[in-house]
Amino acid sequence: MNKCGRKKYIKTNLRQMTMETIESQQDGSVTDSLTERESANMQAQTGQNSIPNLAQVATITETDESTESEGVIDSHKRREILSRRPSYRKILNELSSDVPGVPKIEEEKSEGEGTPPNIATMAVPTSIYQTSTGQYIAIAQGGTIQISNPGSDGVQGLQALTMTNSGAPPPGAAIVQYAAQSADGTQQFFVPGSQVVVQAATGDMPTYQIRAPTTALPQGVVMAASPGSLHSPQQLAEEATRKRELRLMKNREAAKECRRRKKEYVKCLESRVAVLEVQNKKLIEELETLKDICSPKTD
DNA sequence: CCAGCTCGCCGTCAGGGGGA
DNA sequence: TCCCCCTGACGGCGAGCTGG
Repeated sequence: MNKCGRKKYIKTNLRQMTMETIESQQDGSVTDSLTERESANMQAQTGQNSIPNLAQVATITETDESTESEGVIDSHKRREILSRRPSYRKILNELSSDVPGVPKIEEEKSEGEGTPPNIATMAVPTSIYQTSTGQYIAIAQGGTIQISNPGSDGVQGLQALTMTNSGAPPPGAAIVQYAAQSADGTQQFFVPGSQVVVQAATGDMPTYQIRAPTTALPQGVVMAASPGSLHSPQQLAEEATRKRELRLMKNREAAKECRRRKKEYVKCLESRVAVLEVQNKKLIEELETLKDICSPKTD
């Protein structure tokens, strides 16, 4: 097994273990008896319990060679199992409703620190970028781009830039002209007021800058094109490219958010395991005590 | 010092679920 | 039915660790 395959194998086993944990919790009455005090313990024990952490679990799983031969299941079957699994948000929220004290995953995570206040007053954006000139660009759900100046207050500092493929623009929104690629290898959104939002075409992080346009209008710019007015193959190709870029960017953000939720979910599960282990130990001790009481010694 | 390994993170793709 | 979101899977990359 190569390096990556080995890594995926470990992950898959971890995932199966996690699912077993969930199932055992969901059908067990022990879960229902979790009290608020124990939930508080759960919080307190996070990160300092005696159970192996994920890395240790991974090591244990990895060294179990017999599991490797038995654990290779049909990919289709596995995929069916995986596809039936609800989202982390749902699972954790269900757990939270069962157990007071377990934090819920918020429906829409606010950007929190670093978010310019004048953008925070708007609809929750998907991504926020700061330009080299200190301006903020918020890319909201639905592809709407908002630009704000740090000095301006509130909504007044925002310009709503509606992507030309996102249907009818809201009232008052400015139509942005879009160029798929300029001469310097960047993507540009033309903003009213003789400004250009430039997206770099390369690099790990998408970068945006507000520039004065180098030329009046580069070739390939669609002048306030409505969705139905794209005709030439070049325009269609540009539209497809832009849609793809947008989709990739959204998916990138979604993946980040998904991983964040997954981490939170795993932490929650680890805490739960710790609490249940303690509870289990207590019950075993109680059982032993009761046995001693109920079975008098014969000699 | 270096190769090999492990781990964590990221971007992308594929496919299912759910709402409009 | 379409579109968007969510998430598992996969491959790549860099950092840290370890044995030779």
